[in-house]
Parts: sequence; C-alpha cells; structure tokens
Amino acid sequence: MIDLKTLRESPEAVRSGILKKRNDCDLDAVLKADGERRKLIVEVENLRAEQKAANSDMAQMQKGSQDFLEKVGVMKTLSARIKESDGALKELDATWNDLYLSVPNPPHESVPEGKSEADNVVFKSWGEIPERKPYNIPHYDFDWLEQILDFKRGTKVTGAGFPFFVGDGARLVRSLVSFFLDQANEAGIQEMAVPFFVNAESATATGQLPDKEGQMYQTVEDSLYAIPTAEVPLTNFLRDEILEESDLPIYRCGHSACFRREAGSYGKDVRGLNRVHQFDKVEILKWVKPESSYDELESLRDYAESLLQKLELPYRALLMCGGDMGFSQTKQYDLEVWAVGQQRWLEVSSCSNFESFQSRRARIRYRDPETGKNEFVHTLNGSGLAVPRVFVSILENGLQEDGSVKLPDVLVPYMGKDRIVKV
RNA sequence: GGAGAGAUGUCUGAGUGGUUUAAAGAGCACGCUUGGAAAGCGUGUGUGCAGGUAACUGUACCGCGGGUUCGAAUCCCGCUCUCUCCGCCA
Repeated sequence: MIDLKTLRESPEAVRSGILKKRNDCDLDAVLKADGERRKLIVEVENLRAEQKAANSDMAQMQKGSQDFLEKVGVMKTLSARIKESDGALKELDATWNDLYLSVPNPPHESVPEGKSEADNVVFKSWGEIPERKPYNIPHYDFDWLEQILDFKRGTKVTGAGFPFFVGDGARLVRSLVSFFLDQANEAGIQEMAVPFFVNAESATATGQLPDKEGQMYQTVEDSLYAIPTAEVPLTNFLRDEILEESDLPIYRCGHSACFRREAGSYGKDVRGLNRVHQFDKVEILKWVKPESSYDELESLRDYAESLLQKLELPYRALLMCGGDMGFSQTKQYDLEVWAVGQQRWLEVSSCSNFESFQSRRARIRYRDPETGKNEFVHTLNGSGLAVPRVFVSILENGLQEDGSVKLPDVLVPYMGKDRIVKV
C-alpha cells in the first residue's frame, strides 16, 4: 500500500502514477472514505474520552447511591451513542481498507510510458544470438524428450502443467537449483529453506491478495495458499518486526517450488516447459534502507544477469513500461533468455523494487537512530533464476547436429557429464 | 486426533469488574557520583491511529475475534498458538 501522507498531500502525483500503470482504481473514492473516516475517528475518540472521565468519577462514588444511579443512567445513553458511532467506524474502516488496498504503487519516474509489453525498453543485450540451423527445433519437438521430461504421466498424476522430470532432466533441475544457490552463497546472500504454503495475511502483505487471488492454489481445509514464489514467505519472514539500522541491508535467498494456476493463458505460450503450474525457482530478497533501494535494484539485476552469463545463454534485460509492470512494483527489470529452437525470448527473471509498498503492508520497519523514528524498509526481490525456461534454453541452444545437448561448462561438475545424449 | 495447562510491555512476573495512568524486578539509555569503572542514586524507556506548525494532546492495544456491563487485562462465547501427556507419523 502506498503512503497515506503522500496520497493526502499530493493526490495528483499518485493519480498520474496510477494512470501510468493503466490502472483503473478510483482514487476519489479512496480520498473520500479517508476524509469520512478521520472525521468519525475524532467523534468516537471524543465520546470515549468523556466516558473515561465519567468512569473515574464513578469509581469513587458510593455504589447504589442516588448520584451513582443517576450517573449510570446518563452513561447508558452515552454508551449507546459510542456503540453506534463505533459500529459505523468499523464498517467504514472495512470499506476504506479495501479501497486503500486497491491503490497500486505508483511507478518510479525512470519507468517508461507504455501500455503493453510491446512498449518495454530493451535495456541491455548480452551474448550472441546463434544462427538457427536446420536441426535447431523447439524443445517440445525433440524426439527423445520423454527421456528427460514426462508430460503425459504428469497429467495423469496431477493435471496439465505438472510434468515429471526424469533421469538427466531431473538431475538438470537439481543442478540448476544447486548452481543458483551456490552462486548466491558466494555472493554473500544467506540461504533459507521456506514453507511452500502461506496464510492470507502473508499473501496480502506481498501483494498477491487481493490483486491476484485467482492465480494461487488454495487449500480447502485450512485456507492456506500454495506459494507462487518464495518471495512470499521470504518477505514475510520479517513481518511485524522493527529492525536496527545496522541490520540493513539484509540479503536472503530461497529455493522453492512455485505454484501458479495461470488462469487464462493459452496457445503457444504454454507449449512444453514454457509455462507450467509448478516450477522451481531460487528467489533473492533484499531489505534495504530507502535511499539505497534503486542502487540495490541495479545490483540485483547485475547479479541475476551474471548467472546467465556464466551459463553462456544469450539474454536481454527489459525495463518494464508502466502499463506492463505489476501492481506493487515501482520499477522492474525482466531478463529474457533466447531459445533458438522456438526463436523467441523466454522470461527467466524479474527484478523489482517495491519501495515501501510491501513493508507497509507487512509492517517491516527500522529505527532511524538520527530521528528516533521507525521508518519502513524498502524491499526488493528478483529471481535468481527460474528453472524451467533456463532448462529450455539450455536444451534448445545446446542442441547439436547429432541430437545431443551440450551443457554449459559451469554445470558439468553438477551433472557429472558435459552433455545429455539420446539413448 | 484426544486430555490437561497456559498466552500480560524488551524479558521475568503481579493483577479475577472501577485511582490500573498495567505493580514490582531485570535489562537498556541518559544523568549524578568517580582518576576511571563497578556499585549506588535519579530520570527515562512500546506500537498504531487521530488532532496539532510544534511542544504535545486524545484514543486503541494485556494471543485473535465477538459478547455482557454505565465501566473489562479481569466475566461469557468462538478461534489461534505454545507447553505436557497419549495416539499417529518421515
């Protein structure tokens, strides 16, 4: 959620930010509810103060005396009024809270205008796009694909989009996860193993609720949500905590399975491993002081890029335009890797600054020793990296004329071999 | 899953309807004291919201949510979590 003070003092700035994101939230309704709510708060609090003062008087009076009984009568009326006003306030609070949660985080000034993915800016490209040879085909057309990947049985066991990885395929998944975690450790990012289910409060704090409810799997009995990314448990790890300034910045990472319903997706986007309902990902999380968050975003992107460079996969970094970025982000880079067989870019990482949007919802603060006040930290997160599309790129780009797949050098120690061959 | 016990501030812990403005102690911070320190003494020590330029004021918060009452940390109902024992279990 955005800063209330900013919203009250410069609603026009927020309004233009919302416009930049092509969001249709009704800011006037939010402001109106805020004004009404504040008025009502003053009213209720004044009544309460009156009640409290009367209470101390009554404590000293003779119980059952004429004066006492008279006072009880008067206070009964007051009590009823308080009950009424308080009820109205609670109702208004709920309305206001829903409205407040519906305000997106306005983008940073450096975010380009635009309404769709076509307007994203190519910020950087790395590596040479290989020439497509006749034998360069999409991974889903490999004639030996079932040797490493089993969609059919995944569908039988669970449903579409839940493939089994088999043999070298399973090992490649594990190798990538290990490689990503080892790299993070080397970069001084502390590793965590996280819960794969979270409660509604956690999902709200990171912005999945109420915005993206339909994208998450939900348990029937305990109303828990299967995490769409380790970002959710990681960010909430410090929920409701006040940190010392000296604790910051905090860098953490976690590997998890990520579960996404991907409601509404179709077509060639979902062929093969391009889009699945469950996938592995290593997520990097940063809790930082506000003044450094944009520098931290650049270094986060640099770090994610370094993984693709070590894997020798050509990629590009996109600076997302206002209309294509998320609800909670203020600035976002996506990394896309080239898949030569499909002749298309596949998103493998998204690095974002949330400023205080998440920390405000999650109440993650730090004590500023100069002012003595508690300030919200800025949170950032980025994939480092998502496994399946990197897997795809390794398969398609590494495919040799003889049908084998040459693996990136850095993965050889993890795989125990330098190529996957058709058997 | 069953039975029992419990949840109070940074911590320990008192408090079973009204001077509780949550006792007391510890810790922490600052001050006095000291050559310096310890001890001692004194002062301070939470979070949110609202009002105010501000100093500050008001209000809420004793696990969470309801209820009873003129008045609830305290009584009633529901829930969550923790501990002990039993059951089940990688």
